[in-house]
Amino acid sequence: MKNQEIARILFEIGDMLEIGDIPFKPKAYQQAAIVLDNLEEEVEEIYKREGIKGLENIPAVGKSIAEKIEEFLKTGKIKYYEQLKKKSPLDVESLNKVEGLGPQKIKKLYRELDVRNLSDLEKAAKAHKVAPIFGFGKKTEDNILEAIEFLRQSKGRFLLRLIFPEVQEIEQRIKKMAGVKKVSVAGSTRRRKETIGDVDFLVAVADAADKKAIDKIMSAFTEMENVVKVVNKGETKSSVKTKEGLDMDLRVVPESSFGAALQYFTGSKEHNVATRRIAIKKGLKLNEYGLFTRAGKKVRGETEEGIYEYLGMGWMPPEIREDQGEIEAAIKKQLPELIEQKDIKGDFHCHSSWDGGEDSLRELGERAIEVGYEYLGITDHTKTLKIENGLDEKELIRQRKEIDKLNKEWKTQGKKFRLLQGAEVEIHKDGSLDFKDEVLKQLDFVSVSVHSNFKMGKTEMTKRIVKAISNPYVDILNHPTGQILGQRDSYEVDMDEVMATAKKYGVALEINSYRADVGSQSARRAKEMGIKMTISSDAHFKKELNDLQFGVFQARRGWLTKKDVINAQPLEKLGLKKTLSY
DNA sequence: GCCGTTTTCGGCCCGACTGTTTTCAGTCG
Repeated sequence: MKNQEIARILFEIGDMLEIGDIPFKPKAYQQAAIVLDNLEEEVEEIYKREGIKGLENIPAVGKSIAEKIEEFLKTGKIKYYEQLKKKSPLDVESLNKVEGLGPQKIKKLYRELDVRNLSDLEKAAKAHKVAPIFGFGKKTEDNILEAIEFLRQSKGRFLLRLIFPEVQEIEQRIKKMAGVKKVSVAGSTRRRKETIGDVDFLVAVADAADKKAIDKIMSAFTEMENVVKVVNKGETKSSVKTKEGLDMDLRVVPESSFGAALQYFTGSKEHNVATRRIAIKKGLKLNEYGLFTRAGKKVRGETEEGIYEYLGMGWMPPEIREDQGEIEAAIKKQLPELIEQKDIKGDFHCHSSWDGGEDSLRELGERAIEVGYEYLGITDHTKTLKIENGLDEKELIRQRKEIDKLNKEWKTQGKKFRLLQGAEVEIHKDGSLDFKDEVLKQLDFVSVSVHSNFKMGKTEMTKRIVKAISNPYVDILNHPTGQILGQRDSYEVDMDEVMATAKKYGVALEINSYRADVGSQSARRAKEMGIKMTISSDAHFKKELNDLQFGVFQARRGWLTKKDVINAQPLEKLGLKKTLSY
């Protein structure tokens, strides 16, 4: 958790330097902050393992910033930051969040009106002291008040899982508008990030000179029923806020530049900077209109594929465009063939009505058959987890009978499908499991989870999990970090040690579609260590089986291929402790 | 302050939109 804390400080240092009109340094600090904020591994771990050299190896972190990180890890503060803060009493962090306010305006407000924080700003704007300032005006003053109000209400980033259906619906709606030739969502939504800040739509029109047609598209967009505010509306770009507080942009481009625009607006920013550098090295210029020679002749632009190929790379899936080695891999033609939804042959984590889930074993099985699965692992909770109606040994035996009966029925119908009996076995505080080995070995597979005593300290928690997955019957460690993205933080645990143990005992780690608790970089690290993963829905309703797609997105962002994922294998070749068949 | 098969010094992404100062600075992505 220290990464985010340090990132915040570095960001603020950057902001303060920017207000001080210091050139280039602000960018350096902000760049380092972004990298740190998105770093999967804790800098503390890196520092422990590799010392200050390890810190300097983090992209955008050099000698000076590494020293500041070290200082923070050792003392809990950064002197340079404290000094800057003393000099400038501004709450830059909050002021910067006000849309429309940047360093220059913040500085001016401070000098003219002694505005130091949000509440000063609100008072000044309400007293109409802002509008008369040179360079401001009535409109700016109103916008500031509105932005402050919005800040108060908005909740920050949005979970992809929650807004994805709406995004797809809007995309379809735009597609049907007159004059629209192509449409795609771009930005972090297209990269399938687990959380997104805003949504960008991109539209190619048949005739870019037809201003009337474009205006119609723009109006249809800004007049959608869930729009509460039109932030701006122009000939090529419109921005709106939805009632959920989500920012959405629509950009219109000519068809001949659609690929360039899509590439540009898909990002990530880091990926684009790196891509553009490659273009520059080749004597080219890349912008959202296309790829140009120095003389200004356009050489590519209609498709993303064309641009990447001209730059000597193959097209690459948006999910990996993070400047995390994908460009180098693409140049060497060594990009992995990422796993796809259609590769998924089953699911190893779902709950039935036996433990209080909504749907019966039959309903779950039938839905699984419907979506084309070859197997479905039922993992009801176990006895200690009383709040979830955990099953005891006797109930497990009765459930096995029902499962056998259903499997027999499907077999006689000629269906190539099998319901597997697993369990989401509780890991006790001391690392022992909720069932004895004699019970575990009756199950088709065993997955284990931590659901209690989250705040036990890192060493103890690590020992607890290590002990649990050292059990010879355990196949899968569910939601390894305990995080529920957007709801609950992870518990303290040494993932390196957990991974090493998983590797040693052949235990798979779960990518939990609902929780999104294993970040892409952890998934990638696990893959590199040769640890197998499962992608599961953790469905409590049969309709949630579909949510497994979000786990596939996470796996793709972690560079996983079909062969890294257990539930992309046929039943006979799962590679679990027990060999299964139909 | 960071970074480097052009460089350990000298660069650092680029264009649209808004509001306001009527020709452009500031902000954003």
